[in-house]
Amino acid sequence: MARRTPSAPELHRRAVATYVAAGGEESVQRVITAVQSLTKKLDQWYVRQLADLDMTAGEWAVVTSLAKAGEPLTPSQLADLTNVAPSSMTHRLDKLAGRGLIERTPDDTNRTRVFVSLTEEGWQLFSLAIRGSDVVESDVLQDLSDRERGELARLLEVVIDRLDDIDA
Amino acid sequence: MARRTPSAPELHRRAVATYVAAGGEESVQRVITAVQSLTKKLDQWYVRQLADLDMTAGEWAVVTSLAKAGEPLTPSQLADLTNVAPSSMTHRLDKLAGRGLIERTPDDTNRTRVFVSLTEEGWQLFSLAIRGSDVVESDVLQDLSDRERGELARLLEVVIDRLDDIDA
DNA sequence: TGCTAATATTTCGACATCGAATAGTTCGTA
DNA sequence: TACGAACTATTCGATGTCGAAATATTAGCA
Repeated sequence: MARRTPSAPELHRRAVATYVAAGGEESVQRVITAVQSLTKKLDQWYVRQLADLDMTAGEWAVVTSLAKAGEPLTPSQLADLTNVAPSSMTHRLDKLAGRGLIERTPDDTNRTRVFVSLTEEGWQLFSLAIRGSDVVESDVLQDLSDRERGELARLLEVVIDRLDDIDA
Repeated sequence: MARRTPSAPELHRRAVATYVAAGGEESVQRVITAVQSLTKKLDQWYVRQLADLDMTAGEWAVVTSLAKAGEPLTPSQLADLTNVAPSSMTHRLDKLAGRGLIERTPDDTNRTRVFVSLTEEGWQLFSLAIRGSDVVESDVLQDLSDRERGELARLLEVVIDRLDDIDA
């Protein structure tokens, strides 16, 4: 190996420095870069953990979207929510239905539409996986006090409140 | 359409509630879920912006990794940094090299290895894109004061400092 | 009613990604 | 030196994803 892979904090510092040098604003880049470093690590862990359940991240995204919605969703809505082309969703749903995790039911009021919902087995898999990932996520935040976690959540939620206004 | 797509804040609230109901801890889920909502939106914007430059997110990841490293990297290192299989990197590099954005040079001290570096054109594209994305990112943080941005960055950096210890 | 535009899902061909296998090189050590 | 284990990049076949086209249905309106 050429050189040991740099640590996450070191990569973060370099990234911020590089973006600032290229014309980015420091207060912005510190936050955005940190969010992305964190997500990247989380994604790696999720992929590994989901492999144990024989699932891809994309399939998991479908399951969580249905769980969060609390009601049936159409393939188009699922494609939107999971950032994927509608045509890709068809195949994903075929696969998930084949495993018995979701089911498709026709919408009687609009016959172009199909409703997708979690089966009992799908729900079981969902809560199993959540309890597993909560362990890792708690570890990630272990160095933050309760007050700090609250403050971190609050600041992020301020940002989120703006999100929809921007891409209009 | 069935029902209007819910707003980002609304989706966030539902997500936290669902995860907590499934056995997750609230202080954890508020933070983790918020980070992921934010990343998802950012990714959508990046994909759109990169499309203008005729690039995919994966190709952009290669360019930024090289820019941040500040020195040539091997295909394996790039695969690690961008969360992709080494075999996929071969094709990506072929494409980027075809466009003149990167170049491969053999390592004379170890003939199994190849060094990849940004060309002048690659650097130009990098700083062009950074200045573009910084605009959107600033918009995202517009509701936060300087002090709040600093605090947000600090808290995230505390989390990042722990990251490497966890997946050991 | 009848016609056009819009919506929703699926099919299709092209391309990106994956894991396994391949080929070549270096390192450790007997 | 000689041999085997470890490493590096690539090729290969299978699968997932994409955008465009096809199919079917609904909505708007003259």
